[in-house]
Amino acid sequence: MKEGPDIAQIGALIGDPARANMLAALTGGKALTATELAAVGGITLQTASAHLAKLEAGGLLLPRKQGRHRYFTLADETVARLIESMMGFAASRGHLRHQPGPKEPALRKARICYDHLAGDYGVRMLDSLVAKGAIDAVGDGLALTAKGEETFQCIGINVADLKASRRPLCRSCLDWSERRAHLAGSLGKALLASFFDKGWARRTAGSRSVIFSPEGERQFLALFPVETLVAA
Amino acid sequence: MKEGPDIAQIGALIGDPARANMLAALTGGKALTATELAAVGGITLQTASAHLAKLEAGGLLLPRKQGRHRYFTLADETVARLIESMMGFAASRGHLRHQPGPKEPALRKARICYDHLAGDYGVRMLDSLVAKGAIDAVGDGLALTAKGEETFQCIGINVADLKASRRPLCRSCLDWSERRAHLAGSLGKALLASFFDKGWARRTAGSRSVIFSPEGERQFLALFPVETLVAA
DNA sequence: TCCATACTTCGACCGTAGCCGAAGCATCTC
DNA sequence: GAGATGCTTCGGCTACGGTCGAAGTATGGA
Repeated sequence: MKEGPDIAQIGALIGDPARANMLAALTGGKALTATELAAVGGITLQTASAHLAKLEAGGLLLPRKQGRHRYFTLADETVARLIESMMGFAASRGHLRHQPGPKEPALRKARICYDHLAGDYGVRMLDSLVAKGAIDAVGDGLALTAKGEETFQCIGINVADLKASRRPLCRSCLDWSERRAHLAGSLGKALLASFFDKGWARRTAGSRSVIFSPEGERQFLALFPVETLVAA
Repeated sequence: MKEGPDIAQIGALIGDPARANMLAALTGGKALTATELAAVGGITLQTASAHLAKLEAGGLLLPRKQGRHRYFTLADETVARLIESMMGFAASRGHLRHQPGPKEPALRKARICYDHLAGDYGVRMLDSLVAKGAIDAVGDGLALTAKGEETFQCIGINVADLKASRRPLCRSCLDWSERRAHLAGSLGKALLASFFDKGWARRTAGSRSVIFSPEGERQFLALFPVETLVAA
């Protein structure tokens, strides 16, 4: 009855709380050292080292040596997508963390999902782009329209450059807090990067949440207006 | 550092080999009894009972009592998608099962993925549908075209009925053996069901693989011709 | 050269989770 | 009712995996 690939291995890999915490932290997109990851996992450095070796052997993590530090990142965008999809699933089944805590609202509002914007603001941005016809939501997929290409060119995003890369331009990524799609792919990445560049927002130290400046928030909301639908 | 939903729980749930085998077996779409699942897990009935209780509590399985049997199915299409995506990931990292075995080729050729067709034939079917303009592959999503609606009507699939359901019509589902997309969603389900109805194919007893009859295979290949592309 | 920092390896400990035998319910058949 | 079948619960065994202290290896800086 042993059919197909072995999901138990990666399941077990993700199934340890310490490792899961590390992976979740790395979904923030930043490379972290073994010491930092030990802290997020709530374990000592020795234990973390063993965990990281396993994650690396399993192909989930990519180490990069820099001086006497070892920085770890998720191996791939596919790893990030797997983690996010598991988060979405966990959220839908009510497998939540123990303490909702004060940081939770900030996280729900805007956070980094590997390299693009997620949370309420991420979902709102995609909604707005679809509403103004910059992106086509067809079936369960997303596609850039000709009009959208113009729009992004105006914001200062070079779509031609993005198209040159092998990575898909648009991808829909299910948001675990909003339970709706937000924009991933190279376009999603470029948009978030531009918000950072313009000083509209910044990432926080030990968390995945993204903090908008008052001015940045004003600009963001103006650029991606909310649909004022009158609910039936 | 505890942010977001708890992925460790479901990770651990899937991370046990016996449970993983049970889940993989249930991806075949059929409801299975506790005894049958104990067999696929390679464990005794008592142990299986404990595992099944955990999976049920975790929201992965749905039990249905029928006489003195208890049938289990995956709780949801989302569970099936999670399992399939983990299989895809595992395959991409080379986490394969120990013995490739003689059943492997049949599985790669055509198998059930929850309720639709997967494997070489599943991928080929979608390719053919896209090539003939019945389905639009835009971005990473799929959408039924007007022409496609006609086509399916001719094959005897009532698209209007499918549209009435809340479930999306078309969905792309990544195939772990082919590493490319095949057609899921209610349309994918209806197509597979029609193959069974017409007697073109049948499911096998203890496996996910789908066996085509010689005549069925002929009809299937005629209906979904292969693109004879001359590779550049 | 010497020490501090970052990390790994070793060895031992311990708890949990998986496992099965045996017994206990429930349901169907005769 | 009696007996068979399907499944769950209980109790006890075992082993694997996570944990840390201590010692060992690299790298950087003074």
